[in-house]
Amino acid sequence: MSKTYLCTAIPYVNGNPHIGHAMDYLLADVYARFCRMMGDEVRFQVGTDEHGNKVFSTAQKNGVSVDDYVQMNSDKFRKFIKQLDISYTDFIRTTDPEHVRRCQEIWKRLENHIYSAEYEGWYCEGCERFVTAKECEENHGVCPDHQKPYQQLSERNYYLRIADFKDKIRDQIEKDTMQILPEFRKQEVLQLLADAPDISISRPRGQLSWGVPVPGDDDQIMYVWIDALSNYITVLGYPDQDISTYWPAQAQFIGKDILRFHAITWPAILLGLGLPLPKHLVTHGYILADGQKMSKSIGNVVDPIEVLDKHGLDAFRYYFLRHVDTFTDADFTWEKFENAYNNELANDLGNLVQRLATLCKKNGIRGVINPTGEDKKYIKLMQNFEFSRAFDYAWTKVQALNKSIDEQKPWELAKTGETERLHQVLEKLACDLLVANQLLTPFLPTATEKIHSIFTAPDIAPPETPLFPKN
RNA sequence: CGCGGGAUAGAGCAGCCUGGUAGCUCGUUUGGCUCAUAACCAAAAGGUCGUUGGUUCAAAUCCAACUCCCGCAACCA
Repeated sequence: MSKTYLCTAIPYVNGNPHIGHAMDYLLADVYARFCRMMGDEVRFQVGTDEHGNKVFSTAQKNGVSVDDYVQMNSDKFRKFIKQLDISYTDFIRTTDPEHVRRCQEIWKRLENHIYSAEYEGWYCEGCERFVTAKECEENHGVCPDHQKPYQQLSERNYYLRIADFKDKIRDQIEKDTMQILPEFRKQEVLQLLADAPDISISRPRGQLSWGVPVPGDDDQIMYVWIDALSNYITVLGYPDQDISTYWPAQAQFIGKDILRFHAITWPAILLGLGLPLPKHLVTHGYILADGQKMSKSIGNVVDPIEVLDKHGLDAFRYYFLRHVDTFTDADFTWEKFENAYNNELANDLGNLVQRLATLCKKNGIRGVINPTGEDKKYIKLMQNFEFSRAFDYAWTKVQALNKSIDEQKPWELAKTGETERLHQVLEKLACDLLVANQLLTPFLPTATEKIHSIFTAPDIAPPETPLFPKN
């Protein structure tokens, strides 16, 4: 039995869970369930990123202690992940003392590749942050939020020398030792890598108080990178424990907005530690609301909880795993969602279960033995992380079953009294349904479990209420 | 001239590498069936395959130019 480790990006806890986070979890979960189906032992990390100024100042604004604030927000994500029925095994918080200590240890081990330098740039006192030269220019040198002119300021930062690792990173990406999916993202990364600068990995304490202190320098706090990225290995116990059973990760699931950090910064850290790179970086796109990017200012943000409440978890997973392409941006509209639920989940699958179970019950078919077998095409699609296509493929099996029932007309066999033939036909159909059901299991864990128990029960009978009721 | 991707039926996509009657899913219309959640099955309508030119007996497919859209372009957790 092989051991598989899967990672998801850890969201920053200064906001509520949104649909983009759900995509990370869903993709990783489908793959996790698939791997378990294939007999792997899966370790599956999720977590929350909890340091940084935004969290600190929001806590203060709301008059709560920062510890309580991050606890509260981390719990929101924990609850969200539960609601999505994500089969994770490890939940990490970057404020976990073990994580903090391990980060400091990792920093020490990277010291050959870390140097100190002055950073100079445009700074806004109100925002307490530097802005890019471009942003400064766009705002004509004045911060729009605070109506104060930006100042030239310099501060001392520690930097991670990316140049030390560029060639190795390039090599591993080109050879797909670390495979970036989809392919066009790989091209983007290779291009970025050519001019990748060293990365600032600390801030003076005065700038950033809520974070992991740099070991050996009390004036500096680690800036996000080493703190957040290293969660993928600290959760396994690095460097206290040997992590080679699980590391390198089979796959890390991320949104396109954070690809560069996972494809350049993270590999640099790993190489600096002498660790192998993750085998796959699976990058999904954005969910658009009716063709537009979701944003608070436009006010078109679709709340995942609202979608969940509408028709339940299976419907949620169905839409975002089948009708949202695994790798590219895709659209969500309520109309499409309703359409998918009513005409595909309810009519194709729900109704199929209903009619076949009814036929079996009327004709006294006993529970079918769960068939075993491998579907090569399906396995290949899943192994290539082409989940929406694999789901499509599995669905063709469902549709074929509806067709097959119509063609074989078991109700006519019942009328003409061809009992033996009738039983054969129905048992074969039930068996085929279980085969299709198996392919759907990673995508629709709840519904497939119900279907499985219906057709393997000693007496097959339709569910009390339809699997996907329509109103 | 930054790099890259794309333009195919109302929507979303495949086909292009290896030219030869244009295909899938959803939606629409009609017919059939009755085991089933007014569900299911079948058939039909709907595209001059972004534009122009070239190569060829033959171009969605190869070549060139053009138009339009989109992704990426360093502190975005």
